[in-house]
Amino acid sequence: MKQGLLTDRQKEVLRYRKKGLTQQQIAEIIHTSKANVCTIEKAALENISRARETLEFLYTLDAVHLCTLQSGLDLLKAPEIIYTEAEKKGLKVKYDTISLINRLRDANPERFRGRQVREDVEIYINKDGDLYFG
Amino acid sequence: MKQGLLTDRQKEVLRYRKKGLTQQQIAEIIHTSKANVCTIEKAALENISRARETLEFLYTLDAVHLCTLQSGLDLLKAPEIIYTEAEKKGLKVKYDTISLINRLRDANPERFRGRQVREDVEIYINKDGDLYFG
DNA sequence: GGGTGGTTAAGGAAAAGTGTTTAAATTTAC
DNA sequence: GTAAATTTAAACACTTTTCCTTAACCACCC
Repeated sequence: MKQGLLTDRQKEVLRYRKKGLTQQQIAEIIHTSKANVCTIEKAALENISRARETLEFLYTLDAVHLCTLQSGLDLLKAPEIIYTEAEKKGLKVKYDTISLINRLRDANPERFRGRQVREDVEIYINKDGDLYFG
Repeated sequence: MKQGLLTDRQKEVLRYRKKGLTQQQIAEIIHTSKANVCTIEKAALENISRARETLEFLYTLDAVHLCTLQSGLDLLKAPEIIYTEAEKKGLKVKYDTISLINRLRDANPERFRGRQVREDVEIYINKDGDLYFG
């Protein structure tokens, strides 16, 4: 039974990086190429992101489905849709228009291109008005 | 590039479970055996544990190595060793004797058998006196 | 005993992840 | 502008994970 997402190699690299070593220096220490150190470090950071996203998901379990932003939608029209749907459920969204748009884009950058939604985004809301995307 | 540790199947099961469905009911809905639902749920919970452990590791990056509890050591002797080493570094451990022992055992149950350390445990400490184990 | 909910083990096929190299491209720092 | 540092891509062998089935097992409760 594994513990943690990071491999020994990945932890090793992160520790050396924390100490301020360059990838080249680490490569020499662990006897491999600097390109490989780069790949390992990148994989490590990706794993950390995935760990965060996984725990994020747990919050969506306490949330209910609010609506779907359909592919092609103008991002600027999203807030009104969301506010309307939240009101129907008697819930108050925690974010104003600006921060709502920012949160949408920050949460899933690859899902938007400019002002346009690239693929369907499911919106969830909990009792506190927090929004989650799936 | 995947997001999150949980597969679609795992999320699906967790959502149904959150709603209070039994494994048997879920099995019928997603057209598989209840044994399989059990396995998927178990894997999901394991992944969530791994996500937590991964983020735990990040804290150890801000911590420095304090000492090693060697295999065979009596668990009750650990606090004194740890307090002594922390004092050498001018750091105050955040836990009293009792909670320190509990924290040691809770963090890595499989590493202890009764009062005995089964395999070496590395102890790390940060500026706040928080302890981490690796 | 029979029903319900949950867990475990063995085995298999498909999918995903890891470490690696090589080579090229890009960014950062002086 | 040059050198160093970092990033990316493609390909490979290898290991692990995932989902699935079947079958058995445990702990209740009536």
